[in-house]
This record gives sequence, structure tokens and C-alpha cells, in this order.
Amino acid sequence: MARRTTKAPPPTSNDLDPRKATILQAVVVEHIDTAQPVGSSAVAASADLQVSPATVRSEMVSLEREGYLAQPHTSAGRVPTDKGYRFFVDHLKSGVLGAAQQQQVREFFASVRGEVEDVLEQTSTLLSELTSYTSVVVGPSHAHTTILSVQLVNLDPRHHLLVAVFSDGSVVKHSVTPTFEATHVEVTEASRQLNALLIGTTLESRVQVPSRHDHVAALVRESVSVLHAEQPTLDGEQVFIGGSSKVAQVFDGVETVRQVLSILEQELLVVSLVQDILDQGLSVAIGSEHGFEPLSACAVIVAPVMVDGNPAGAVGLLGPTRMKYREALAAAEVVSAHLTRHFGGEDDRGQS
Amino acid sequence: MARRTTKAPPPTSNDLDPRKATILQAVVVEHIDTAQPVGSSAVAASADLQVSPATVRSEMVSLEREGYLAQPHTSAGRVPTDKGYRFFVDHLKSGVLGAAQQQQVREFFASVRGEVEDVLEQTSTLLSELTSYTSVVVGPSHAHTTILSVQLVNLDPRHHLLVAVFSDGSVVKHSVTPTFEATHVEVTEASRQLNALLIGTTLESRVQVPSRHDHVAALVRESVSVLHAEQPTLDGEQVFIGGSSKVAQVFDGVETVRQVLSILEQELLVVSLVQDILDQGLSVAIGSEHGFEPLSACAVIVAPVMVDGNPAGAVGLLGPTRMKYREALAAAEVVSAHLTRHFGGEDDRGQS
DNA sequence: TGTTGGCACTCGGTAGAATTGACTGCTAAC
DNA sequence: GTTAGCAGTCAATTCTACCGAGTGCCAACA
Repeated sequence: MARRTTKAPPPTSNDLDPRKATILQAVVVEHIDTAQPVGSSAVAASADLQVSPATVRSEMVSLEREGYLAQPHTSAGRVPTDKGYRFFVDHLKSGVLGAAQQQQVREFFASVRGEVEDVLEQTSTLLSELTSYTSVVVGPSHAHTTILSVQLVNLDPRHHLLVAVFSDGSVVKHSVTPTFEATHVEVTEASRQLNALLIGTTLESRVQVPSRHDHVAALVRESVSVLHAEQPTLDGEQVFIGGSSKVAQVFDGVETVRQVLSILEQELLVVSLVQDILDQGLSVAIGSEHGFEPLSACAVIVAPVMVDGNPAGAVGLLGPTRMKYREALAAAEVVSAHLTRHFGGEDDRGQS
Repeated sequence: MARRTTKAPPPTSNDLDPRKATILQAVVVEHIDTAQPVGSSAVAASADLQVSPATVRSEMVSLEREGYLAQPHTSAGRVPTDKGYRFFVDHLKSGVLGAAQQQQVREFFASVRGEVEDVLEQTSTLLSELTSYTSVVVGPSHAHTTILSVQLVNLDPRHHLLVAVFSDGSVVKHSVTPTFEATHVEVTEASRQLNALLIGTTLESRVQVPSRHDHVAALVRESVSVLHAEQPTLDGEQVFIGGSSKVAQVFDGVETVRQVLSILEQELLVVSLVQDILDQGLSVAIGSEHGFEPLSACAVIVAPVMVDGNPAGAVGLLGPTRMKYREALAAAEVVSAHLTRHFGGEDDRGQS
């Protein structure tokens, strides 16, 4: 799979002496489990290589020199660095979800119904319950979908509402507030013209707007511009964050919790973070890999959701660097696959 | 003002001996400030009554007997109980916002623009920044607004989208998935009939649906029922929660943080909580007053937002019981007033 | 040369004792 | 009713000693 590749090939030799690798992996596994620094004897006992703690120790100093491990203080065990986790993740054979969880996901997607937004939001909750990490679901952008219907509705003489329906079932609304008072008839006529003009187009395609100077033309012009204005800000993206309370369970230190939460509050940031990681073909960003200082204590897992064959959305998981990568990756993968299927196979929706 | 009244008149005498009141208030003020139990000498020093700590002490035991104060342990100072806070809040002369904050609010509402949802969301952020507590903004329910326009859009033969626009500018969409395949013409005709049927009605008003057995009638029936079905679940309510990260600042104890966050995740719960408090004409619910166990460490401030003269939405603040009531009340009041004006005076929107 | 057992050393964490200090409640005098 | 004084309580702090996990180093060994 192309997943789980670093953005650039590592500067030095990529692979570790097999014994070192085993030791490193043992340290990571143990530390993920216990959250404690792990010592040489623990490794010697757990790993299946038959060597003495002393040997493990000498390997460990070398792993530390190479930047895979770190020591909180002199007389403590070792803790994986981001680089150490990276190695671990890169050499992880993909796991599978537990049977019960498999079942839970299947049942969820078998019974989920309703608008896209609701599905995404519930998916987000599901994913977070599945993993006990905070989850992020970024909805498919409706950048490439075509407009099915546009309508301008008269709220009061100076205030109209432009409602557009897209082929993916999304609906956007925008206020249109011209500087003049428009009659009901004018608004209706503008609405009619907008339909003629925009149906079948995408938000990117430029359309020929009337250049006349009457009210109707002005309404049409303003409507079109207001609709197209939405594109640049990725305001149209839908983000659903599930299980923010998990942050408090999973990180220690109130300050870290506060910091992570305050990032999660800024949805635009979250979207761009997820998309950055996706862009890099990277499905896990550990610690500072995403170049996002306030989240350096976090690992982020991202899996794309495909629509019509190209990535259009994503599901993500946010946990501590010592997260349970195997399970979390499996969960993200399974859920994103189900979600892809859900959007791809529009047909089996609404039946059964 | 009718604000800040308990749900029922208190069983015993409502008012305290003026000296006791002063002492109680001093304890509350001090404890809000320091988060520490406050002792008799601190009260004697701070309060303007000229008595010795010993006197304060004897008053304190009586305040404790009456349930206004509590002692964490024998040799500690006193801490206000919920009842103590309640007395304090009931006798609080309403404060005013600091000049800088006043300014901030004015500027915000002068420059805010865009759809209702955006305004509410940003208001929520504002309120939370103003107070450093988590804020909740519940949007005006569109229960009593009339339908301005309905449209049924054909996504694919078995899957249509019902889009309704309301007089308050809100838009709802629902999937309509009949068991038969409908032609484009049928959908258009159904859309036309729906318009004729529903424009001007509210969600409550029952309308006469056609009882014919053709496809168009079936589409109309399903559309109407799906639209009216939205009412019972208060799914239509919009909730915006701002500054959840403040929870981590303001509460101590990871477990409390987690608990509060996990409540905030359940938006329906939050809405019903806010509406309960509003129903009681109560603007502050302290500790267990709202009868909601997991939030017994919290105080909730709610101020109604009026539309057309009756309460239609609310702004709320959620903090610890030792929150800065004066400032928080002032902020909630000012913001709700501005919001009321914003919705009431639809006219001054879009100008300046 | 790589591995191992042994040993001295480091240093965080803990347990217990002693101390401090911020309180109180009580009582007797004012 | 108020106050000063005093004895008592108890959490928090500090100190000490100590334990133990874990290291680095070294000498012996295969």
C-alpha cells in the first residue's frame, strides 16, 4: 500500500538492524501500553530475542544516539521519540478490527439514514467511540458538483435569500441584499433567470451575467457573485468533530488538554491540517511531522473518503503520540471504506 | 426585573440579618476570587463591618447551620454552598460590562454580517472570549415562522431533496425517497403543488394533502409528512457552543472536565437544559438547581433572545459554581440584548 | 568481536515524622 | 452581644531516609 510513507525518503539508512528494530518495537509497544518509560530488562523479557538486558542496554544507547529513543532522566527507562514512533508505524503490519467493532460498524452503516450531514456527524461519533480518540470527519467538498436548482426567495424588499441545491444533495444559502428595493415580480424573474443561467454549472465555471442596468439584472449579478464568492474560503467544507471529551481522557496535563481543545475549536485549522496530511500521501502524522507546533503532543491519522474515484473527504483520528496505532488505523480504514461505499453506492441508500 | 428569581419562594425566611448577609457575601466574593476556603479573619478584614474575627466566626457557624456555608474539613475556612451562591446572586446588583468589553461587543455587532447561523456562531465565540467561560447560543426556533417557498429537487429517480425556506431566513432540507421511480415531470409538478399547499403555513398547521393514488400525490404526501416530522424532535434548533476549551481552564480535576465536555457534546441535552432554565424564568441555575446531576459543579447563566416580542432563543454561559457572576451576567445580558436588536431590527442589517 | 554477568552509581518516587500555619470552637471577661 | 485568648484540629509542607528501577561501565568469556 502507498499508505504510511514519510514525505521524503529518510536521509540516512532507512532500515535498522533487525535486532534493533525488534527492541525499538518492543519499547514502543510497552510504552503505548503502560505510558511509562521502559527499561532494558522489560524489553529483554518481552521480546522474543534471547539476549540479556545488558545487550539490550547497549543497543538502546545506540538507538538513542540515532534518535529513536530518549531518556526522560538518567536513571529511567527509554521512551520512543517521534522518529521512533514513525519507524514503528512504518513497519506495522496492518491490523484488523475486533469482531465486535466490525459488527458495530456494519450495523451502523446498515441502519444509518438521513441527510449527508447527519450521516457524517454520526460517523464521527461512531469513530470516536470505536477508538476512544477524538475523531474528525471532513465532508466531501461540493466543489465539483453541479448546480441542480437555484432559487431566490424574497424575505423582505431589501433582503433576499439565494438557495442553491447541488447534485450531491448539499444545499447552500446566501443573503442577497441589494441597495434597492425589489418587487416580488422582479425577484421571481431573477430567480427564473438564475436557474436558466446556473443549472448544470459548477461553482468554478464562470457564467455570462447580464450587463443590463435594471433591477433584475442587478439581482442576478449579485446572486451569482455571492454564490461564487463561497469557493475561495473553504467555508463550504463540513467538519464534524466527535468525542472532544476524549481529549481529557487521553492527554495528561490540563494545559495540553486546553491547548488541543482550543485547536479543535478552530474548524478551519482542523480542515487544513487534515488536508495537508492527505496531500502528503501521509496517513499518520506524528508529533511535529505536521509542522503544527501546538499539536506536537498528538498523532493524527487520516484516511481519505473517495467519491467517484477521487478523494473528496476524509476521516481522521487525533490522539496522543502514544496512541494505539494498530487499532486506530484499522478503525479509520474500515470506517473510511464504509463511508466511501456509502457515498459511492447511492442506490442502496433508503432501502433495507 | 423578573430575572434571577428562584422557581418557588424559599420555604424559610428569605432574608438574612444584614450582618450575616454581608459576611456571606464577603465569603462568596473572596472564594470566587481565590478558589480557597475563606477564614473568619479574612472576612473581618475585608468586609466593612467593624467586628472581630470571633464575631464573624459565631455568625459563620449559624450561616453553616442554615446551609449557606460549608466547611471542607474542621480546621479550614468556609466555602459557599449552592444555597450561598444563590443568595449572593439574588442580591447582586446588576453590574455593567467594562468599557473595553462594551466596545468589543458594539464593534462586533456593528460589523457582523452574513447568515443567521454565522452570526450566532460568532456570537458564541464572542461571548466566550468576553467571559472566559464556555458559551451556548441557541438559535431562534423556526416553529412559528411561515414557509416562504418549498421545492422538490430531483437528485436521481428514487431520491429527491425537499428544500423549504422560512420567513426567518432559515432553510431546511430533507430527503424524500419514494418507493417508486418518479419522472422529472412528476417531481416538478409535485414541487408546484407543494408550493401552492404550503406557502404561508407554519410547521404546526395541518394541511389538506391530496388523497389520490398517483405518483405526484404520493410525492406530495411524503414531502409534507417528512417536513412536519421535523417538529417533534427539536432537531431544528440550532446550537452553537463556543469556547469549550475554557472548560479545561476553569474546572479543576480532569474527571470534571471530561464529564462536562461529554455533556456539551450532546447538543440536544444542552438545548433542553437551557430551555428548562429559561422556562423557569430563571437566569442563573447554580449547582444542582437544574436537577442535572453531571453538571452539579457548574453554574449556568441564561438570557433570552427575543424575536417579535417573545423569547425565541437564548444565550448561555457555563462555568464553575464559583464563577464571576457579576461580569458573566452583564455579558450575557448585553449580548442577548444586542442579539435581540439584531434580529428585531432586520432593517439596519446590511447597511453601515 | 559480540555477549554477558556483575557492580557501582544515579535519581525519581514514596513513606513517615516533624513542623507549620491557618483555621475553628469554646470560654471567660467585658 | 461582643471580644480576646487559648487549646485543639487537620491539611499542607518539608525533611529525611530509603527503596528500587534502571543505567553505564568493565572485566570475563565464547
